[in-house]
Amino acid sequence: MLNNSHYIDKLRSSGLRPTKQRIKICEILFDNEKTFHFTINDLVKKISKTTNDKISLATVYNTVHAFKKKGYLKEIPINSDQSYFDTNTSHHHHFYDENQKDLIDIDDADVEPVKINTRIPGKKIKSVEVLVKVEDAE
Amino acid sequence: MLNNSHYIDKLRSSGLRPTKQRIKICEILFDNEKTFHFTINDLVKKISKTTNDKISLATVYNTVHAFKKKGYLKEIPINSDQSYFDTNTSHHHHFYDENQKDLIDIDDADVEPVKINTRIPGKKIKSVEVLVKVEDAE
DNA sequence: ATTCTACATTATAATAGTTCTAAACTATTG
DNA sequence: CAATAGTTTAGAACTATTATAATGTAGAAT
Ligand SMILES: [Mn+2]
Ligand SMILES: [Mn+2]
Ligand SMILES: [Zn+2]
Ligand SMILES: [Zn+2]
Repeated sequence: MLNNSHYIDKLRSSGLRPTKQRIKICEILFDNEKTFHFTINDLVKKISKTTNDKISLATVYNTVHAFKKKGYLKEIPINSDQSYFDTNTSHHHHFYDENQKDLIDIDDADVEPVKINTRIPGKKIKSVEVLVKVEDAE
Repeated sequence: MLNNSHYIDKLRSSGLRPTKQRIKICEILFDNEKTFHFTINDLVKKISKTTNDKISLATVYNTVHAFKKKGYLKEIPINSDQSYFDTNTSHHHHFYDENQKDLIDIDDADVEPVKINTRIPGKKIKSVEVLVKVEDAE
């Protein structure tokens, strides 16, 4: 509610009108020390915890998709019933904890460059992402 | 219909009764030179093309899940509305063609061992999978 | 071979995440 | 301020998947 001008500028310069719903979602997603992963359902819960003004589910979906399109969020391909989103938009990798069903970032610097000795003719590489599935060591 | 004994044995030794539905699905999935990727919907279409006996959708789901549980299929984590399955159960990686929305195998031998210089205490690595997103080079 | 039983199939309903609709609302422009 | 294009909203619709519960069947027991 206080230092919103940053988000207002960011939204406006992206061609998105700075509505109070979008600003609120910006605050929840981007006013954090650390980046994090979330589902739409997680976000809906956070919204209802931090404000009395309800934001409709359709708006939450619309906003997340708009932010993804603008490159402020990434969608993470984890085999699951729900989509996972990531506020870390830098190129990085993931651990997936199969017990906790939790995503954990792996910094790009912590993965040695992945060498792939095969190509597809007529196609260029857009990204190379590593998913490390982990489980309890017991 | 001809050389089913192989599948009958395979199913029986897995503790799965060799029903005609399961044998049919084995034929469609495993009587191929090459492995392939498919959705439930793809499989349903193949079934209706190759037989007059209908197999209910619930049975297709049940069978695919049973086969996955037994390790005869892998589920591939691609961000999509539907689950993708893979008849290639060896450890391997994938290209994902974002234009064709198509998965292409990368043999494990074609990827240099991926070195990850970070760990999660109390967790052990279950798998390391590389997803290479590609697009038209133009 | 007949009977028995646990397992499997089926049609259908239910569920859940997501998208669509169309009416009401609002930020921005003129 | 008035006009307009973009946005929000409640709720319906959609779609992949799972659950239900009745019927069918493979394999075992008799
Ligand atoms: Mn699923
Ligand atoms: Mn999706
Ligand atoms: Zn991440
Ligand atoms: Zn594959």
